[in-house]
Amino acid sequence: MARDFPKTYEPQPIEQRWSGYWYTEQLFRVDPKAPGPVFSIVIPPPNVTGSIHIGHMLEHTQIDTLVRWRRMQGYNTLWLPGTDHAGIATQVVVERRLAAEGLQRQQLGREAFERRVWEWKAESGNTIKKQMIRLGDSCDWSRERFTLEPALYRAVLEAFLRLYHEGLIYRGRYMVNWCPRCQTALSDLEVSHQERAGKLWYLRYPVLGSGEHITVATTRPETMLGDTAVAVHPDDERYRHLIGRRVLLPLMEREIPILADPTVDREFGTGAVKVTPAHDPNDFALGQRHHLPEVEVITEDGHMSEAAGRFAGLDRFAARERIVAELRELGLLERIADYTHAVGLCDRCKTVVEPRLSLQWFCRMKPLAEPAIQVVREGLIPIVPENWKAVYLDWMERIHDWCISRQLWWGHRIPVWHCADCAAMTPARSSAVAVTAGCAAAADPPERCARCGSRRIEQDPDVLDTWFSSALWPLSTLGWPDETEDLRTFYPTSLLISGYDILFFWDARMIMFGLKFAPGRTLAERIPFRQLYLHQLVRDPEGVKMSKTRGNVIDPLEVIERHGTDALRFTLVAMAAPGTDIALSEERILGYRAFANKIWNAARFLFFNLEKIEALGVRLEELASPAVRAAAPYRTGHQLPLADRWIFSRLGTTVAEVNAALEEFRFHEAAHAIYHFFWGDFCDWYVEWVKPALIPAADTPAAREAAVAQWRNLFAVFDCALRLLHPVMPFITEELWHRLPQRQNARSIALERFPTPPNSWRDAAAEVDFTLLQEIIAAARNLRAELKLEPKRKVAAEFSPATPDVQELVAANLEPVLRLAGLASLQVVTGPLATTPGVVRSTAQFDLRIAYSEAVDLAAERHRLDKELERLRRDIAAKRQRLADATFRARAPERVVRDLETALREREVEYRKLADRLAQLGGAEAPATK
RNA sequence: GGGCGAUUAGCUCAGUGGUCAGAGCGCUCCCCUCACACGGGAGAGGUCCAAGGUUCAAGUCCUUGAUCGCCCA
Repeated sequence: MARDFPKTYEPQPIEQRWSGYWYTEQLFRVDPKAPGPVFSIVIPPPNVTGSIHIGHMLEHTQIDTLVRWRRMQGYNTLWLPGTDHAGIATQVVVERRLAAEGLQRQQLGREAFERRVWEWKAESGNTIKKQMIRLGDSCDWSRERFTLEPALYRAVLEAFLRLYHEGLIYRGRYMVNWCPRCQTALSDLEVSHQERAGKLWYLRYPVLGSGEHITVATTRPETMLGDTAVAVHPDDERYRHLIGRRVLLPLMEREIPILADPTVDREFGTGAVKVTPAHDPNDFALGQRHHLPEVEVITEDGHMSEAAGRFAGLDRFAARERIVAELRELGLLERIADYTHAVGLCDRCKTVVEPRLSLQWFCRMKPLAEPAIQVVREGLIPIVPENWKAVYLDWMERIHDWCISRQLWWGHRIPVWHCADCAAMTPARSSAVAVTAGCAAAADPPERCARCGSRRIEQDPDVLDTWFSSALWPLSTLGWPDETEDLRTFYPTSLLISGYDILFFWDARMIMFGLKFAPGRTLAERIPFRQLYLHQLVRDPEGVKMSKTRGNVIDPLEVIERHGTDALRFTLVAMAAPGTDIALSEERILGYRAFANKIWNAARFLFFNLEKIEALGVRLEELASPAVRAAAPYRTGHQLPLADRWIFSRLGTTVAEVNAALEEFRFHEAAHAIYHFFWGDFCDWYVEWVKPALIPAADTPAAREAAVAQWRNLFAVFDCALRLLHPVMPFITEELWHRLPQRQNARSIALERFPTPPNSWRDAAAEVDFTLLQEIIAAARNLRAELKLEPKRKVAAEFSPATPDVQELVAANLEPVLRLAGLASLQVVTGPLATTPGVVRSTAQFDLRIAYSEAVDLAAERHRLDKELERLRRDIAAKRQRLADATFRARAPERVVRDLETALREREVEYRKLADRLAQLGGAEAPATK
């Protein structure tokens, strides 16, 4: 046995073996017809060509913990896995690979490029799946989905066409966020704002027909080439006389009007602003109101356009410098001020976003947002932590239309055809999808233009925002638009777990689309999930966000390689207090690797000692078969020993704590309860306590029976503990569980039931008694340490119990108390203990004295007593004051007053004992309290 | 500018108005005791950011301020 039970737990081979087993055995495949309540959850789909990072690891650990727990509780449980095509991200990667070959996608053409992306997906797309399997994610892999596979493509087309026909999708020329590097439009959410130290340039525009100038301030002087007006506030006295006049736009020599608009901020700059409708969202709106022309001076790749005249072809930032220089020469640059302003950056590539006028597709959000507001406001979808509810509602209420088109080739192509003759738009006739050359595409294009009948129609080149398909994920993965059995059984899903960073991107849009498209009649039937839990973000040990550029990323697979998946899982769960991010450090992981090792060694102890009792003819099956375990606890003779009563009671409490904590996503509490139970209660106390009882004291039937009962209880508790631990630490628990004797058909601990301790296990009296014995043992150990006794040296002690009950309790448990306290004997005395030599520990319940004259450091002992007395004195004074307060007695609950009185009495007893002791030792302390 | 969160032991953080405020790690001392040194035992360590207020009672609730972080515009 020693050979396959090494002294130190080695997670790698064991984890490899079980993750492979769970996958190949399809252990988590779910049958919609299976009995029991349903628990279903869809994965937030990772990027298909990506790999697992620590954020996924946290997310998956929390999902998997809940999923395994619910499954063990008897729920018909589905965790549906899958991946997202991640339009921009994936396309960027493939374009970069092409660039290495000296190619651009335009040279390949659309179809060939798409094939290249599919090839890349085939090459790298399994990485993430393999990693998830390695993490132990208990997904139903038979239901794995990908957003671009035909069935999901169809769902996207179906949703698009329905929205299109309802007029909720429209196409128009509007100001969008444009990434000049990715060469595509971005939604508002895909732009992050960064404060930057910039400049404010004050430019002078000559007013026509007068010697005057009007000075405008701008952060982007290069856009002045596209100015089509200057605007001032109508009530601004400084400029009132100029309203209606015209200025000559410098460099362009174009006449533009000075107009009044109430939206102009009089405080900003000079109070007069240049208006560039084609390159600024505010100016665009202003331009619309005043019917201003829109002059585009910046192209889609971030260079100056033909309309910029002689500046055409310059990069936008180079143009800025040239223009400023030329204006300075002309004396039209009044001044430059330092100015901090927010710059919009492309989330994906950090390029400065260019607000740009372009023809895009939009989805109307207001009508979709209304029910989405309702379900959250009314609590139909509770959000945990709750403070996100307000954030969600605020965003929903101020929602803008969503730009859904992307100028990419990788994605769901918009199923609308444009007529070359009359420019009318004709949508696909149905949402049918066909696969040609490996790529899915709309299979039912219109034959002719719906308006003029022309056959010269061509499909829109744009694809849909990836989040459009993600928003349909809970529906599409379960078979929508067909009303499949999966959809009927598993929709609405029970829960969504996602990071709060994608609350708007994904969660909110899923709610809107779910309510819009799901087949149910009521809102409750159509919501995509019944609860939304937003998990923490993982940061580095200093609490800084992890990023590749900072070089502070923790690679979960590397950690797993070194410390094991279970250790990392437990760490993430133990640190996951709702509402705070996680500052992950190696030290912390090491601590929980030690925990795994502890579990391993507890098992090692059990199985090693078993060899001894097996030598007496007892088989493992008699002690630990499933039926035997299920019938615990076992009595010895007529009664259950105190330690067994205690550990079963603690187990019952712990299971209840874990259930309650997981129910409310308080993962850290669940982890701490488990940790404390297994290490603190089970290993440190219970196992140590019962050790001798495991080997029959004599070769008699009674002794043997007692040992068998003890073993059975030990195994029963251990088995429960494994099941309790399994959701968080699936690998080590699976391994150890399989080493217990099992029925023939035992496949996995994951398919066993989570412990359901009966109420009869709860035993408050046992907990009180056991705690007192622990205190006595701790007091003795404390004395031993102070006396610097050699560990092997057993010494005699005197014990003075405060009550006959205490005396009886100790007498009944004398063997373990002596053994664990390192005492040779315990002489019970009534009344005060003898004076010196020796040291004493006292509580209200007992006094314990070790008579040992050597090496007693009286000064140190006096110092300790002094300190202790000081603490007690303060405490007693505070309590007396409280109790002397008539209003306190009158208004506080009776129980609080009573508890305080009891506590005060105990403190007073302790104080008296310590004070007496100090006096005995010749200390100056006289009892100050009577 | 608007909003949210944080501030508790050396570090990272729990803490659900009511006995002496907890954990993990780290630290100090003793011990390689036949499951485990990734271990066992003992211990030290706290003006709960500040100032007001509510309450019989505040780390916890309220107000203001400071510092840090995040989100939205």
